[in-house]
Amino acid sequence: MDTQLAKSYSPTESEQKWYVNWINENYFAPRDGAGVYSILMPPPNVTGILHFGHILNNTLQDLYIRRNRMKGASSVWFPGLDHAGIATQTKVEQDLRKEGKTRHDLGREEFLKRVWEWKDKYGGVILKQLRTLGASPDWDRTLFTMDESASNAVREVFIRLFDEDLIYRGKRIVNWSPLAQSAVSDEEVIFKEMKEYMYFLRYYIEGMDSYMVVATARPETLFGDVAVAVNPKDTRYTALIGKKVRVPLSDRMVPIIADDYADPEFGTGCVKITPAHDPNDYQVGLRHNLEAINTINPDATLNELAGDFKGLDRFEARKQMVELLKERLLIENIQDYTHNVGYSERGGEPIEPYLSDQWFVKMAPLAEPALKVVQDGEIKFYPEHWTKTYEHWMTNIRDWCISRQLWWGHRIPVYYADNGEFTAAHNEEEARKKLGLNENAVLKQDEDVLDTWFSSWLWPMTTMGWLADGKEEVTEELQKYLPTNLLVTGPDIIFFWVARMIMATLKFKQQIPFKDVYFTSTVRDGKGRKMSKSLGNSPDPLDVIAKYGADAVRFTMIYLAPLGQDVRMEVNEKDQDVPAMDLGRNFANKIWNAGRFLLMKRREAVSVDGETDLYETPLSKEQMTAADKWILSRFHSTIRDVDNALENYKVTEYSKLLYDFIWKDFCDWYLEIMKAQMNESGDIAYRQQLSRFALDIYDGILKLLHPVMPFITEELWHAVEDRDVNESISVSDAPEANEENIDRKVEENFENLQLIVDEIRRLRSSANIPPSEKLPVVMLGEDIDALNVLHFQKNTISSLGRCSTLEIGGKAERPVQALSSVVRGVEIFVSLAGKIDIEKERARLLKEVSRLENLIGSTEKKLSNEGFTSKAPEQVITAEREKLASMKDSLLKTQENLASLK
RNA sequence: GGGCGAUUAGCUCAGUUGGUCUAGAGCGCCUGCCUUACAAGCAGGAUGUCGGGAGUUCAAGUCUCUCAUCGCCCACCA
Repeated sequence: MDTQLAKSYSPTESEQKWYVNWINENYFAPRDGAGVYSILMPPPNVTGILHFGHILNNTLQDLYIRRNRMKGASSVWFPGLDHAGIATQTKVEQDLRKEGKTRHDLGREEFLKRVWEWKDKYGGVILKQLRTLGASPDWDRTLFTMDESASNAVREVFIRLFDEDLIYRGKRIVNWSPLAQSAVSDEEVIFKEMKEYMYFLRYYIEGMDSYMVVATARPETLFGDVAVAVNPKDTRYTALIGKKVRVPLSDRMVPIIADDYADPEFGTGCVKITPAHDPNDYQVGLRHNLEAINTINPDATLNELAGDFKGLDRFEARKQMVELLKERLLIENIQDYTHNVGYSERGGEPIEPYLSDQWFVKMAPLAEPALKVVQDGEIKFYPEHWTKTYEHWMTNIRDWCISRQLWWGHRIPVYYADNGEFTAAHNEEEARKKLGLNENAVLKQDEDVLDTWFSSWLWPMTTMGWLADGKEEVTEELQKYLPTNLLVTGPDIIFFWVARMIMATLKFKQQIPFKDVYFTSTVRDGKGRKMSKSLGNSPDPLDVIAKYGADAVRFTMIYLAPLGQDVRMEVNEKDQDVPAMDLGRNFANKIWNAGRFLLMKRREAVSVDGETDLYETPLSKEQMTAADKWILSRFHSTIRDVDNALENYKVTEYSKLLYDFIWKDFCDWYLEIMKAQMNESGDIAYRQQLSRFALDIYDGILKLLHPVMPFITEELWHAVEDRDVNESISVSDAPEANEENIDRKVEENFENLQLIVDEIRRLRSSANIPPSEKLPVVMLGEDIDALNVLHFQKNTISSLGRCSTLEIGGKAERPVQALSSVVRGVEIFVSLAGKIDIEKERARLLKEVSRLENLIGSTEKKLSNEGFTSKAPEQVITAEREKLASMKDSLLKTQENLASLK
């Protein structure tokens, strides 16, 4: 036991000390216990850097894993890292560019070597940063999605799905990222509203002098036009169907076709059909057996079919083509046009709809069972309303484009023979067998890699060793920890990841991956903007932790992040500060000082004769004062409420419960009362017992708080008791609510005392009396029992109310020069002989009289309403009547006091 | 276009099944205090037509409808 605590808590030192200790003692590994509990950490990108979203997310996970660890469950938090295909490849390519090289200069193998080197050197910084936050995953289980074990599972899954015809290859219009020169999934496209132009182009009709006007926002694609469509019901154009028109700036003649896709209301009712460059046009093309002419290169420049415009970037080409069209009088009109344009989530450049061969997963068969488990409540979402979003997506699901034209990722295990046949296999040998080829046949493996999420969706299984060698179906971990208990993640990846994990785990393990999903709030700045690097409104959490302490940051985040609501935190951009963190910092300091105080009192109690063994005798019920019973009752009801809040993922409530209990009940009231109780008793044994009693509650407070504030609670847990360094609060037993200690009556009695003390303080304060000046106080009333209770707590009231003398009922007389008030039938007089400001006091009492009169009026009105008295429940009416009686009594007494004021 | 969420004190937000709500907390503001753990503190105080309107009910911040404003998600017509 430390003999003394510093005046305030300094986090940095103790954070480092205890984290090292936790690691050394291996406290994050599961221990045998009652029940199991597990959480999968959403693997951060290997390129990731800690931001406030991570702070919130990981604090939540840590809170739950720590709590369950303390509840005795064998608990594992599975950590890991995502290889993040595009993000990582881009990063390494940027580095290469500084050397004036591209990935093609190095070649695939050499390039991948560079990526791995980069990964070993810079990757996974975020996992180290998580330690600063105090996160307690079982680090020994850290999995990287490109680890051999994960790759084995990915390959096996691909082959199984391929063999089941759930994976297929197809020519489709995909979202093409010209920067990455790869396909991306629908989920990786972000639509932005753009102000552009609608061009009305003239398509001259064959054999006629007239033209059709076709509206388009993308004139640069016109070399790919293969038709002009009109609606079959659109009588304006009926006569033209079947005729041909000339594509502007070219010699090509294309047919006028009838298709419902053309909307007579939109533009001119005529739409150009460019199957290779628009997903809708592609469908029209299929219906009418039209050729798809690709006029754009993978880097979004125009190809040789664009004639003079060949080699120009698509937007430059648009500009130049429009000029030429104007020159040749082929433009009827140009209008402002605001529409949504898809941008690449990663590269930020506009997505190009691009016709190419890609690999897809058939989603419908996988989605059906995945939808059911959520609808049936097997998997619960918090907040619940996300199930609607989930249902909507799952019922309108589209096939998932999983191929990426990148190098960094899991290579698609598909082998092509010379004859164009192909199959998925573990290796060439197996592929030859499957294709029925002889062993000398030359095969070529698919060049593409898989979407990053194709490994992420197996996360619940690969983290537990599933198919680590490509075969192992059942592992100890899978049997023990699947399904996991909780997934904490952002709602932004509900489709990317959450839905797909549910599908994959159901498909391959016939189990749900997790029971509860907690969708975190988005962290925003004071203006409601999402925190982002580019806006400069996202301070480095490590700096903030260094300034306030990890516990303070954790507590503040939890306190501010209600379930289902965004979190707003004022950010001071100038010094990159988050002032809200004061809340947690001040709270930590409060807890620290409460410990300091208790330690001091304990030393005082012990130092009298050094008899420590008396501690072992607990304070008996008979010895307990009303205040002791009250704090014990409050403590146990807080435990109960905390359990409840956490079970329902109301973490904000959890933090508020503890904040209020510790600050208000324990520190403001109980510790102040304890001072009085210690002072008034000369009994050494009693003082030691009382100090023991308070410390026991304090010990429970630390434990309740530990999941959210791990460091300071560990520090204090060791500071206030004689404990071995190797012991840890993180594996101590969580306090349990004992209903026997919860006593509503005791709490109500104490609330009376609080009201009376409050009133004395208020009277003193109204006359600006400093705390150092003690005044005589008299209390009168008719209710003998109530006065007796107060009499019992005379010393406490006297101490808290700073009374020089305190007379309660009996022979006490109403003092003359006094401030007065009435609380629940008890009249309180604070003597202020000679110093009373009669006019001020009169005004105060008059105000009170009118307040009471108003309330009495409205309550009487309510009670005389027959609808109320006949329909409201009995106890509500009784409560109203009691309230009325009490107010009338107060009114009477206040009026008397007013009259006798001289 | 479809869906979801929000709107409560100057700011950030609590407020579970409608009745102890005479609507709370933190920050900020005002007053008095270095009262023997804590000035990162203690005690006290002021501030709200609970977004507007209508309805259900004896009773609405809470339930229903409607309007307004803001935010998010999905889809996307050239």
